[in-house]
Order: sequence, then C-alpha cells, then structure tokens
Amino acid sequence: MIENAIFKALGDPTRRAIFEKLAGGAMNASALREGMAISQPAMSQHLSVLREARLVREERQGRFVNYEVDPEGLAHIARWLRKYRDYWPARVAALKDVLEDMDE
Amino acid sequence: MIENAIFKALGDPTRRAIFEKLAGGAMNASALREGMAISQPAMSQHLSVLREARLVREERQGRFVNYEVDPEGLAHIARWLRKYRDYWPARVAALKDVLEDMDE
DNA sequence: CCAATACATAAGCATGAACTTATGTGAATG
DNA sequence: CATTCACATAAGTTCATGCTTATGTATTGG
Repeated sequence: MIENAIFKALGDPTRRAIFEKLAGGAMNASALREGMAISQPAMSQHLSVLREARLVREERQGRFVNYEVDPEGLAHIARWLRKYRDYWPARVAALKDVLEDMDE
Repeated sequence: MIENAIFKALGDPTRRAIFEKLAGGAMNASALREGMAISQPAMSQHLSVLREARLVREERQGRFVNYEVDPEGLAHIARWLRKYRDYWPARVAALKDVLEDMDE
C-alpha cells in the first residue's frame, strides 16, 4: 500500500521542505542540507523515506548522489484524489472532466 | 500548517478506510464501525483526527452525530499538488491548464 | 426523571517515528 | 594507495501515535 508510505512521508514538515526544495531543481544531499539545520544522517534518513514513497529518486554521480522529484509519487496522489472528485468544491469542479480522461 | 494534519491523518490506513466509506455517503459513527473491527473510542479518535484535518465534518442530529466528507481538506491537497505540476507525468499533463485556472 | 443509547474524553500502555552519535562504504584526489 | 569526501547504516533515546479500558456527556424514549 504505497499510499501509506506517501502520506506518511508527507506528514513530516521537514520532508515536505526537502521535497519542495527538490521541486525547485535536482541537487545532492549536501546541497539540500544548506540552510536547513539538519544533520547529515537525518537528511539521509528523510531521503530514504521519500524514496520509498517514490516521491524522490536518486542517481549516483561519482561520489555525489543526485536527488530529484519522482513523478510516480505525485501521480499516485493525483489518482487517490480523483476517487473523491465528487466532493471537490465547486471552484475546482472543472477538473472533473479532465480527470475522467486520465487513463490508468 | 494544515498540510501536516491532512497528510498525517491520511497516513493511517484505518483513517483512509473511514474516509473512503464516508465518500460513499454520509453516516454516523456507529454505522461507520459496521464491518470495521474497531472499538468505539478508536473510531471517535480517528474521526477527531480527520475532523481537525478538515477532511471530515460533523453535524449533530439528535443523539447521533452525522459525519460527511469536508471538501476543504481535499481542496488543500489539490492546491498542494498544483505546486508541483511541472513534475506530473505526461499522462496527467492535460491537467495543467485547468489547474492554472483555479483561483486562490 | 431515569434508564438507555450514541458518542466523547481520560489515562495508560505498547509500538513507531525522528532525532542523536558513532561507524561503515564507495568514489575521487593527491 | 591512503586519505578525504559524500553519503548510508547502526544503535540508542525521546516523543508521538494508536490502541485499550474506564468514565463522562448529551439526547431521547418509557
């Protein structure tokens, strides 16, 4: 049940901050730490949680590990959200039709 | 930071099941328990968490309390998701334009 | 009113999650 | 090829979370 991993991962404000930072552009773990008052192991653990939720993916580049947003996690949230489109407020109702076209 | 409450609330599978059940139609806490192997206090506590996340809202009706999906929580998720639309997979890309029309 | 019903709250306990310090691993650099 | 650098993993601690049993509160029917 990937939704569990996804929502749990996003339930932590530090991890959401990390994710948001990565959404601004891929970077390695050290760069992510800059200005974030977080220890190196803590960052590594957070990235591990985000990776298992498929919100983030890694790519080793020499002795750096580059992290970037993984669309898979976001797609899962979109699919979960779609299930409850009947309850979306009117302002967002226009989304309905488009969401219905989403295959898979 | 309501996102914290929302994602934490959805990080529990029992609460997602409760939410899904309510999405099928409003009902009271006793009706929600049916077929769910969950104690009455546990249900009450879960509903409290969902309510504080604005995923669910209540309305007292006599000695029953009717629960229903609160669109506010879902709207928050949609707004959060919109921030990362650049990373959505191509299949969902059509959503972009519509989401951009979402005011607020 | 008084008992029963529907639900909320309190308190305690067991597990999990997020941090810490310490150490391991894999790659480049001198 | 040994040291340094970037990161991961291990182990321990503290606090949060989800459950339990027990009790409180609001509403209604007899």
